[in-house]
Amino acid sequence: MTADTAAIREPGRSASVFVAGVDRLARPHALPRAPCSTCHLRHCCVPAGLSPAQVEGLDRLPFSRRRVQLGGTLYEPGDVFKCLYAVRNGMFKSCVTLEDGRQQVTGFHLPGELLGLDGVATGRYASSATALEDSEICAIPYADLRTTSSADLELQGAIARLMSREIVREHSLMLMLGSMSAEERLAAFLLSLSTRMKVRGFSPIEFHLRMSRADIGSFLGLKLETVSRTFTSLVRQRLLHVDKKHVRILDLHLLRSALDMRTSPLRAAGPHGDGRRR
Amino acid sequence: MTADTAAIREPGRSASVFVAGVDRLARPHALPRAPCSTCHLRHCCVPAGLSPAQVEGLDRLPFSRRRVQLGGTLYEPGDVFKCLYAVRNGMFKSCVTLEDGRQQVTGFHLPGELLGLDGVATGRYASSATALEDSEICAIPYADLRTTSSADLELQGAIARLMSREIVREHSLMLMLGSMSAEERLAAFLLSLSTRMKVRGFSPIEFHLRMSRADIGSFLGLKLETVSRTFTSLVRQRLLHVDKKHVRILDLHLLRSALDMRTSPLRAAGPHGDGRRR
DNA sequence: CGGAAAATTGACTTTCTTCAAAGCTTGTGG
DNA sequence: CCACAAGCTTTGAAGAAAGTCAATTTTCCG
Repeated sequence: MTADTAAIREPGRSASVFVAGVDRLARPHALPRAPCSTCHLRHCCVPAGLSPAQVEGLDRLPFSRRRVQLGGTLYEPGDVFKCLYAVRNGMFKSCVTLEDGRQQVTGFHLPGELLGLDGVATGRYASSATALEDSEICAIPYADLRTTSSADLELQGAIARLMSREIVREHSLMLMLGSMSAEERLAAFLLSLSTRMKVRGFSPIEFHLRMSRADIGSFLGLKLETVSRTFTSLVRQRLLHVDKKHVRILDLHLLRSALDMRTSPLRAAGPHGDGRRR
Repeated sequence: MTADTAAIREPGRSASVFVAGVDRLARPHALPRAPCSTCHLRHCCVPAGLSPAQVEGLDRLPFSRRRVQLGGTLYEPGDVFKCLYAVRNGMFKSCVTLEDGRQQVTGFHLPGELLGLDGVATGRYASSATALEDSEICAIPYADLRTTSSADLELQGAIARLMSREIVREHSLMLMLGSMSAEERLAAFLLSLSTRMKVRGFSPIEFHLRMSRADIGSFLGLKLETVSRTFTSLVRQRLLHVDKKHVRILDLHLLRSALDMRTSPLRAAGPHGDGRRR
């Protein structure tokens, strides 16, 4: 079974009729191969930090490139885990679901970022990955990745580092969810986006938010109304320009400082206030 | 450099004088080796799910066993990453810290659970690990683990699964922090402990909480007063007995249902309420 | 026993959510 | 091209949940 048969679902089709791995025989969205060694994302994707020889090893992996249209999913919770997915362009969100139907967005994914690591644990994905706009991905068959890396200690190490980085990332999300006010959360979210956009060669101070306010709220542990209000509050503080989904950060430095000392601008050097909000 | 020189800090000693890896030449807390193959925790620790042959491979690793007293740390943020630590007995907490001093407990660790995976990403730990009682750990030198596993595809896979499991675990914590009320969070916390205690052969309905209310609060994204109030609320609902740090769950099933339908007992089958709280 | 730390409880405040209404966007079809 | 419906987004007012501050009580340990 190769990556070519992995299910990529399209919006509007009933999810329940799918069984991962048996759909998409025709694979109308397949695109020509794009080797890692010449990919414009190689500095911020899986190959980052690897030697040219190792990247050539990656090139030999039978991974495939595909289009996914807005609303389409790469996988859903419970699907058999076969591939890791690297975003080539566009944007995705990851969601986890509780038995009772509660959902939470656990991340937004820019080009070069890796999706599906949660499937390694049990052999089935624990979350879903949904395209927030028409996108392209590389599907990397995990079995093949393992085979290739078994011969290469460095590559093994790189994969381990990728997983560990995901753990660290989630640590900081927990910190955000557990100890920040609404305003701090939104600021942290925008700053994180800003940094990641910059790394990818986009403007760090101006970008389109592909996701809805509800998605942002779910990610930040807030209601969509609160997200909306917090946006207008940041705009009133002259930290942002917001026009619908388009955001411009007026002062990155100031926004960053909104993370430390909130509300009143005078408490930066307070000796013993620990800065915690709720 | 072997695991024997890894720093384990003791409470009361100044953290700043330590440099990871150069302390503890005398290693007064070293204990005799305890091979995985005969360890009573092998069903719920690193060796879980491995074949006898692979466990023998683990036995050959130069890992060391040590005591850590209450308040001692295995590592602190920024320490050079050398070892993974498996809890042998006792209990630990993990904390992450923000630049401004904000802290958050990211997990509590029971015997058989693994600590330090966040160090793989950058070669330095991103969090701290502190003993909540006098404990014992196995220190597994990561470099040696890599060497051993490079020859063994199965063992490699097992390690990857451990890391992925951590990612999944953190997903569910995010869900908790992002979408649960105080009562649900505390119930989820106790149920998680209950399950993990049971796996380890302890009573699933009765246990000592080694951590303070403040630690629980930090972990759950609540203030310690709220934790205290929520405990008394659960006691009044006859779901728990709480005597100081000793907790007895009166009805596991009922407590579990406190996660779905809260507050008013009548909303279990509501057709379109999505169940979200805050 | 005594003092320090941890936990509980109460009163009050703040923040965020909930509910509701209205304004914008976007896309579709006459 | 315009009208209109559907889906987001914004905004307001009221309510609920958790935080803050403060006073006590309990526990822990030397």
